[in-house]
Amino acid sequence: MATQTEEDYIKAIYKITEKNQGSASTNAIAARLSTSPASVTDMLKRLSSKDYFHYEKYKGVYLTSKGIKMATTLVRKHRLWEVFLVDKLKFSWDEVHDIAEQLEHINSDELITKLDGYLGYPKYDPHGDPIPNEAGKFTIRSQVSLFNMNANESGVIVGVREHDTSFLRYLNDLNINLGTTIKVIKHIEFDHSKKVLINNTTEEVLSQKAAHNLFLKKNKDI
Amino acid sequence: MATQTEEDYIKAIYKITEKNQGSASTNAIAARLSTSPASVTDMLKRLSSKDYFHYEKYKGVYLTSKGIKMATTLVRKHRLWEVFLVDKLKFSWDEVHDIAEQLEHINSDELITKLDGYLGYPKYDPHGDPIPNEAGKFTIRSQVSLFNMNANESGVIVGVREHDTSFLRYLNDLNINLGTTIKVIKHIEFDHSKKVLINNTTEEVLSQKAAHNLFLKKNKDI
DNA sequence: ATATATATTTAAGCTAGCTTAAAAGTCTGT
DNA sequence: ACAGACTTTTAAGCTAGCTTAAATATATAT
Repeated sequence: MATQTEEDYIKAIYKITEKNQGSASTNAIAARLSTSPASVTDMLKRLSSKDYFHYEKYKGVYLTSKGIKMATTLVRKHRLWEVFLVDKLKFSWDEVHDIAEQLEHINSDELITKLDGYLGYPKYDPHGDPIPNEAGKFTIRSQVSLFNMNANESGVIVGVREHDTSFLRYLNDLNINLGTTIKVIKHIEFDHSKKVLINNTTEEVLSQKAAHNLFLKKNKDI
Repeated sequence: MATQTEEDYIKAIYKITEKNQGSASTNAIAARLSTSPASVTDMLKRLSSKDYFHYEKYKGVYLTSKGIKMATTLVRKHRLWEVFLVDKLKFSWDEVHDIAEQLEHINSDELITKLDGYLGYPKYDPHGDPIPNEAGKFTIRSQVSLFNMNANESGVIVGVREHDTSFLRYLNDLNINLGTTIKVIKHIEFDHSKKVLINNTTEEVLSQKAAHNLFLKKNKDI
């Protein structure tokens, strides 16, 4: 059994390599775990005998299939617990991350199997992120960033790129949630913001940054 | 914030003093936590500055009100999670202890408040043990051990004294659960066992040990 | 190509929590 | 009241994971 800290390292490496194609640097891991680069080097050396990843001095680190399995299991547990917190306990989507971060370390395969069934085998978490199945496979969905949509196109919100609390609360204020319909009214060249129609009722302007963080399933052209 | 280990120590002291009126000995704590007496002394010394308990060399230890608060909160969390596991996830009452032992360390007041509401503010866990409220108060119930019931008396199972897996599985085999009706047919002097009628259908003999471990709410005499 | 900046590793040392072995205190029976 | 048994504490030392400071690699800009 891996310790909680070991799990945190593996998941951090997974999240970093997911973006940075390839390997995770000492500094990136340290930043993600709010610890020092020296601690990371120390840990990587101690852990490298456990076969979760390949480590070469000064070259960074990448996960083995064993490490990927552990990481996707953690992601699966995290996202299932988030569904539980939002769907059953009625937490808001901006409140669940830290609690799920703890719950993902609970160790019981039977628990996760039963929780999955109890929740109705969800494919996506409350932020629209896919929940890997037991084998670690994700359900892929065709989606596009609002930033890449043109005037007169519309779609339904299916996910958010980043889930920091301030962004999610901002969306709450705008009444934007998963399932919300968005229609692009116009693109503003000057600062790349977009004027949009939310749920066929309210007009708002979304900044480039906000638009970039929203994923939609595009409606077929009418 | 207390570490998980600190929480385990406080809960162990609480459980021991609950039975042994007064204080918990080093050996008793060590036995409960499967660690060495030397580790316990070490820990008690380091922790005694945190005001959870009074410690005097060679005299054992007893909780302060701060320590009792922590312990009852842990008991509350443990038992609420057990209700969740049995009522919602359909675990059997003999499978939930170890998982709840992990879940009780999850840190979020809001989570416990919402879980409590979601479960319908239960007063007892799946073994019939009372769930302390937020203030640490237990709901007391009038109950009697089956061992102390006489021939022709009957009642309904409301709790079990010990919850070790083998006992709970034995009860499963006998179709005895919370809510089961038991009528004492006769007391066998020789070995203090009891012949009983279960749910008005099956006759069984229960040993002194088994009878001692079962709590019933007695039916009024007819 | 070399100086400078940045990234990484090494070294030394800390705390929490554990262990075993030995020392010291407390209890019990005669 | 004291010998022997049991309990508790002390002492020394271990591992996991952390820190800071210094040393070493690597990358970059001229």
